[in-house]
Amino acid sequence: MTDNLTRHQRDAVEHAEGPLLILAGPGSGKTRVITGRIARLIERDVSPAEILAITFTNKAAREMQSRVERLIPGRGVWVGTFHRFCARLLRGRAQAVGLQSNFSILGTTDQRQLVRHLLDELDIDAVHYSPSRILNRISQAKNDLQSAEDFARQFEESIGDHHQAIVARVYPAYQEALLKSNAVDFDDLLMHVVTLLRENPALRAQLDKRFRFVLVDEYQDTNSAQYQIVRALSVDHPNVCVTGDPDQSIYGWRGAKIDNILRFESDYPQAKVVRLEANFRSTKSILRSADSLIAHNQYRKKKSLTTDNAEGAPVRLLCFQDGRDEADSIARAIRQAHDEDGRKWSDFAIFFRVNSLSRELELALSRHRVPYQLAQGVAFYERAEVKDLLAYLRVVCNPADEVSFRRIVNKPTRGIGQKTRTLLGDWASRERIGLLEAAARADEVPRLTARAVKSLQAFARMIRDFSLADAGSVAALLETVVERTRYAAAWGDGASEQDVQRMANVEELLATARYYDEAAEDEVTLEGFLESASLASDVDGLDAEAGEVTLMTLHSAKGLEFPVVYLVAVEQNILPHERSLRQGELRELEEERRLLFVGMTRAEEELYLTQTAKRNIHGRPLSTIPSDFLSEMPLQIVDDGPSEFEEKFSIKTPDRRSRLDALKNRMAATDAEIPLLTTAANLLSGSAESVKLPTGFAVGMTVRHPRYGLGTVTEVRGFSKRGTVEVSFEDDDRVATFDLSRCPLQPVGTR
DNA sequence: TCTTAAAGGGTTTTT
DNA sequence: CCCTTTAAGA
Repeated sequence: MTDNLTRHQRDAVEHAEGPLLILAGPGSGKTRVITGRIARLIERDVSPAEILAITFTNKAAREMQSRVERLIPGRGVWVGTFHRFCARLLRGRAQAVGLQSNFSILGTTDQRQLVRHLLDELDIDAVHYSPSRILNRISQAKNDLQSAEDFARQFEESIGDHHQAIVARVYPAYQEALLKSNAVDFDDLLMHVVTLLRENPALRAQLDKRFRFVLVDEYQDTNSAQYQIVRALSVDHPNVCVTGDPDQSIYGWRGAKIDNILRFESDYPQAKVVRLEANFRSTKSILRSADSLIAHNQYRKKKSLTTDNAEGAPVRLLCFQDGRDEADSIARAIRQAHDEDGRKWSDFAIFFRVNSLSRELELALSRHRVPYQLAQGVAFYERAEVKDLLAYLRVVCNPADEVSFRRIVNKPTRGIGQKTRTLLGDWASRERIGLLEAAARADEVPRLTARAVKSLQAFARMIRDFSLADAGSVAALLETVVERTRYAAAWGDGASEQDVQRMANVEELLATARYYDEAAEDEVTLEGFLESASLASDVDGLDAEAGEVTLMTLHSAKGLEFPVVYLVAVEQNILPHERSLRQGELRELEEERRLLFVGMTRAEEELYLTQTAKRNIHGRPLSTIPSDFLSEMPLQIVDDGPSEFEEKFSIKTPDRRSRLDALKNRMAATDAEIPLLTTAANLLSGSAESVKLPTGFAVGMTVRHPRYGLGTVTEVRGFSKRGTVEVSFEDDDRVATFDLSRCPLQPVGTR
């Protein structure tokens, strides 16, 4: 099996004991090396149970598992993500961190819901302090292993800003609520395990021994918590093998520390280092462009990528008029390559920086009848109907789960409104019991209406019945839930397109449950099913054999490869993303560059970057600026667009301003053609629409707002439909800002 | 209490 | 553009 391996690859495969660092450039056969190494270890009589292999996604785990299986059949090696590993470990040791083994795993929606609820209780304005932003900060803290107490203490000791003050209050409350609900979020999975290992030396030693061989893929994307876990499992038996490529670190925003891989050699001084720099994937052209791009990063260890592959076609930059033109042309080109050159659909992938860019592409592919799959497994589990049904299962599995309880107690509606819920919640916390038990004893709750009491008790009874029905088959339980709750009843039978879609989602969830029942055989557990649902990732659902074009974000593309790759919207503010440009932080900009590098190096034979002259951002057309990255690599520019575009692209920075100004003037001229005030004819036609066009505001103008009354325009920013107007109203000193494109403001009296 | 409509606000990337 | 929150009406 060590045949057709290079010398370096063989070195890595044959390395037996002791720490090993594999610095693997893109397409260097890394996965082969890891699987080969696992197989080799087993050949050398290492028990499969002693090997722990950690991958970045479930999909990668499945693939590695099947490759190992092929090399050495019939030996189960545990392969999975950090999160899955931690969940599994925690199930057995939950009490040690104050949980029970049937804990729930909260997704982002659940987290937001919980924080919203907490803000309510803490009497903090959720509009000004958005739950997502608070959660972002909490997640950041957790990634750096900073507990709620640590955070609050640190805030006390230093000068924090407003937002931090809020987080310092919410974080502890959030953590307490999770504990009470017997629930964890994604970050907790890791953090609890770190705590566990830190506080139980005996357990740590036991696990270190149990997992004598640890392999971690994509090590450049591990965060502090993951780093601690790996370290803790490699003290007495430092047979830790990590693989990665600093140039492919793209999760800094999620707390990943590129330093983890850079300091491996000082962490394990006896470490053996293997460099895999030969590329077996891409053509010389593709590699040259990618290499030239990444060389612009300053924070970087130099590395040379080489390949014996053919020269291949140059990397092309395709220029289009707008997003629609771009999508249409790509779809047409793919169809043509399929029909005329005998390409398979699955040879193609289209990558984008942000998910919102996928819509246009999907439409175009459908128009050209090109089959495609979109990497969005997560989106399925985020659908309201799917979340609702899963929430039922979660309450059955973990009756303490109050987030799920709140979600479903009135879904479908059963007359349990806000008032009832507040009364119930207050009473429950006074009595120190859970919401579900409180519901069962609703008759004891003061001031509830008879109707509410009846509904709550019926609900509690129903959940109890479900618990009894939880016997061996998740699918059967789920069916019971759908029936008993009459969940789908409200949709009728296919009244609207949306209803059909929802029904299909419920069906799909049922199918997933049946599949789980079968796959898990005698190990069917409700928490097992729920865990899979919670930890599913967006690329998990992709099937390389599906015979479809693959659409995904650049982040999801990591670790994959395709013969032909289209990388769309290589434009300033998209790639690099505007957020990375705002602070002017070099680190963030370099991560964007790595992101493009990752995307480019997925391509085997043909690589196309695209950009457009205009692009719709939030539904409004904006003219674009070519990405700075484009000037950092050799490219063949293909521009079939109209001359206006050519002109634009060839224009360099000094002219950009005047161009923008010219555009501004044009748009302003268009505005002038629309009457400032409504004409009598428009009024007669009676449509609100004609009155609605709010254009041409000027500072000092008096306007009327349907709710706030009369006011004066104090400032106008931007122009045309994408500007804003600031109005100060006469009553109660209110100052408000409106979008020019749709606001209920009407000019009064003046012109 | 529920349904509907309109206002307002916010948007990277994901386990 | 899409999502959520809020207000009004049933």
